[in-house]
Amino acid sequence: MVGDARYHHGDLRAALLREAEAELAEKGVEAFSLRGVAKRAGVSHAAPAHHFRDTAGLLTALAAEGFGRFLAAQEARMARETAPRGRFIASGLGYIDFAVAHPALFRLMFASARLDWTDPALCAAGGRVFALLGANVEALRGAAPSEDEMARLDLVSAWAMVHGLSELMISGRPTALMTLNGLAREEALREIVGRALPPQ
Amino acid sequence: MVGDARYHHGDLRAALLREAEAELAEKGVEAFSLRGVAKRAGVSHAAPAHHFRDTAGLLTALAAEGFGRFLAAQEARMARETAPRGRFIASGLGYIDFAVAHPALFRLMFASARLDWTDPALCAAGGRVFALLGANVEALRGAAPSEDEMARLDLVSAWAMVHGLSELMISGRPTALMTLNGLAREEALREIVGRALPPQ
DNA sequence: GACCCATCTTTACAGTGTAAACTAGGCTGG
DNA sequence: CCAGCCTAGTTTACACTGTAAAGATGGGTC
Repeated sequence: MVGDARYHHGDLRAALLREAEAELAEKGVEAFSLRGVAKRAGVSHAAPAHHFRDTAGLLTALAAEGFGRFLAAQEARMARETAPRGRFIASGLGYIDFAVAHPALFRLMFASARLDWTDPALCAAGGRVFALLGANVEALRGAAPSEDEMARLDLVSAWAMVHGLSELMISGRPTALMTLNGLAREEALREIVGRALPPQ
Repeated sequence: MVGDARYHHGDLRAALLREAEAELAEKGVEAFSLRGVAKRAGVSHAAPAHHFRDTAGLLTALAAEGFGRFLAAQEARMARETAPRGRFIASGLGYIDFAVAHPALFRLMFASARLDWTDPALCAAGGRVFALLGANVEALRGAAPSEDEMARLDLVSAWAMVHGLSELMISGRPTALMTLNGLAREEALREIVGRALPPQ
């Protein structure tokens, strides 16, 4: 049965994750409240503890799930491209897409001290994203970052550029970029991200 | 008289700022506690309210002061260079210097929702940093970002790269860079930041 | 049909930020 | 010189937070 007002919620875990993301988006990481999440889900404030040990546990699970969607956003962009360079840049645009669409979640994933990085799920999800980055570098450069010094430089360079763009756009900083309308902004971002890659 | 245990603290405002930075560095933005700061300063938990309206006020003042030192870190690096390109890159290295030296403060300044950006001091301090960036772009490109489209692109590009590097290094992410020892890291950073600039 | 146990609630406690009332004491005006 | 004011601090109070422990509920299994 999928009734709504039962004692046993049915799938409280999923519901809590959903509400946690809403709470996060609304209040930000710093004002995130576990009790607030419980209230949203219409459940007692101690209920979350049963599914996630504590606030860190909930946020960690949320971040892990976030990394999955983060990866998907990059792959979605990449699917439309074939050449290594085009695919690399596309993944960067997907990276930025996600950050702009889910700023608070993005910040949680990359800049929060409340995550438990010993958690296997989070670690694995994060690792998959990093692996994609490595694969993209290798496809472009012809050498794996783990082996080649220049490839390592490319990896850091591309990552930093895309991450920096995301971070700045989230904080509403580069007014120059924000004010551009859709297509022009896309073109500007392509140009900028391209700079971080080795020349064609 | 500069005695220590008086009722009137002498310069509680400065002391609170000092202790607030310590608290921030130790606990991070998310676990920052106003009462903790008061305790560090050896003063009642409500004392800070008299100098800074509330937590946001204290953090805002701290960030404003931080932006001053942030600017100084960039100028210190620039002083050793003469050519526009060298000076631009140097400012970027100063940017990174500061972020690595004061990670929590840096995060507060750029990614905290607890700052009051209507505060004149904060606004002015932030503006001065932004002005330096603009001046560096103009010196290199020969056109002001406010006028020229390409200069605007350069500004965003350079800023994003340097900011992304800072953010990634703070979160201990690019192991590749962190493991390099002093001079090699410096060289790698120069190379990467250079990519974000228009070609020589 | 009785029991067990995962799931949720209640209750309790220490800690947080902020507001209001209270007090100490340096400074100024007469 | 001293009365009083007003700034700088304290005390008290309240609503809220996260977490722990104990109590209730009801679905599933023997």
